[in-house]
Amino acid sequence: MTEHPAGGHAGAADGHPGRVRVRFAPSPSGDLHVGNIRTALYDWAFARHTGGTFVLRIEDTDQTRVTPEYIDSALDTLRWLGLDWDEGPGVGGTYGPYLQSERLGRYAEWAQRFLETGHAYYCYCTQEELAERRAAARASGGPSGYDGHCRDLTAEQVAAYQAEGRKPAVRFRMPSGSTTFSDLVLGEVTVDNAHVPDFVLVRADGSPLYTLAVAVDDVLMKITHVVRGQDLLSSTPRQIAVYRAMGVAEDEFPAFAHLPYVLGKDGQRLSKRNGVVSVNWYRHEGFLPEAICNYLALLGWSPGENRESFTLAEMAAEFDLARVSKNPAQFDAAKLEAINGDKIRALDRGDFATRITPFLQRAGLVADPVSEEEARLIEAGAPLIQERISRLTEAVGMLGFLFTGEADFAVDPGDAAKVLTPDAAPVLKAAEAALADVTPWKWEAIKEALHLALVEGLGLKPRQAFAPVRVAVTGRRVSPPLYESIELLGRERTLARLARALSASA
RNA sequence: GGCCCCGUCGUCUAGCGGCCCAGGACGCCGCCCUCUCAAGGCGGUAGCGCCGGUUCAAAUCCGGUCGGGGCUACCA
Repeated sequence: MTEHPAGGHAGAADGHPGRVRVRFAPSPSGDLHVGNIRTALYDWAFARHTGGTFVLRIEDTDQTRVTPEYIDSALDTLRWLGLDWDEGPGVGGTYGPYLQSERLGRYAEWAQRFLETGHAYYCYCTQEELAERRAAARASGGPSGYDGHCRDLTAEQVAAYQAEGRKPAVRFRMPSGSTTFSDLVLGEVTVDNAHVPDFVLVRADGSPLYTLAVAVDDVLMKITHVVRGQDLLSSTPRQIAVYRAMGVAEDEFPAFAHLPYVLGKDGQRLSKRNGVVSVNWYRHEGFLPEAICNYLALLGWSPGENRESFTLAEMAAEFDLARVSKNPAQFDAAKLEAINGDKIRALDRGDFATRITPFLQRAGLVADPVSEEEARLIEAGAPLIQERISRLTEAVGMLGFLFTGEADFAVDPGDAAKVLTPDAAPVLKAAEAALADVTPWKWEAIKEALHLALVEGLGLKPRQAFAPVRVAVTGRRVSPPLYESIELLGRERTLARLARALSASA
């Protein structure tokens, strides 16, 4: 595997002569979900693979749903994942601004031109009237889109509506015929325009809609490839119609690639109800960005040859839209977690220690910034748990015993009830005696002493012998390896905990 | 209802006419290792939706059918 994220196949994918320009254009009305990120990842990988430009544009024309907080959060999430953009919020670029809310004038201008050229018309229908006619059309079995009511209003009709005080929306006049485009993932797609109703470009309040803004911006920003979710497939004929109305030459149209859906656990569309979909949630839960990217990459794309593990750079080097699946994929959190465990184990020791530190801090186990002693314990404890956890948050439970003072230390009640029974008293007593004068205080010597006292001395099976000691010292039945844990804890604290457990179990 | 897209193990996928009585991964089950839990090793479970057609030969091509999803908004 080569390490060249940028491949230099500029424009090769489908005959576009110029440099590739791909955009990711989210409309952040909440946390970015795994489906959004999968799209962003493919957009990014395609741009990097072709040596093109990755443009980030925020589609915030619906300001009731998209807030500045969500936008900031989206940018933060993308940065965290390592999906860097070449043009967009924060980095600028020659085709900005990159927030649609700052480009309103351009949309208004084009809407006005469409009105003048007859590509668009004013529609005075009210929402109630539309809903009523839609229901009627559907009941009679016909297409349920806009019926063209205001397409060819007479001057008198317009005057009458205006006299009523109606505020018109601007509607696009969809031409007859059909629209065919070659989708880089799906192949050739043809749609009869009769099934594409005249759509609204500008709301009655003057604000532009997606259908107008997306087409205008893709043209103005010189986008060559529109790689997006399949939910937008049916809007493609409309988008193409707007290009034509704008006077864009056919061979200047961007190429389209519609990615298959990412579905929830139940095979239904992603939502809060069928599994956790917020990428920020996974981040908070201790998932690595490299694991999220690797897993999401696999949802609809595969490098072939049974390879499943790769870095972002490797993905960029190999990514190819032709290998993108047409099938929808179900999001499987269990596999994500398995990959997360792999990525955690692949981290080098120092990196792993660095990554778990914020989680220990958040749990209040260590200070921020960490003290010298805490840093020493983290560094020494990290290797003990690195291959035992699949989420960084698990470090809290595994290493908590090291960072808890003797006054606050408490054994898990459930584990205590199961293990620290009266039967355990002799074991704890023997362990206490054996550890009292072990030298040196190293895990090898500790191991030897405990074996001598418990396995040979008391004739216990290792399993039975070490369970009470483990619970007494670490507070849980599941812990890092015992001898190493004891060494790290130190003689004084270990003996104190054994004594305390002894008095509790007696 | 109309239109569009899709259909290989439970899930993600490899496969693009013979290499496939279908390979990998996650999950699940068993065994080994073992101070717990993991990790690791070994083995197992399970699939080409269905019906026709083309072909010497089909998971791979074609048609139909059934099933799933999406769109049908003054959301994106």
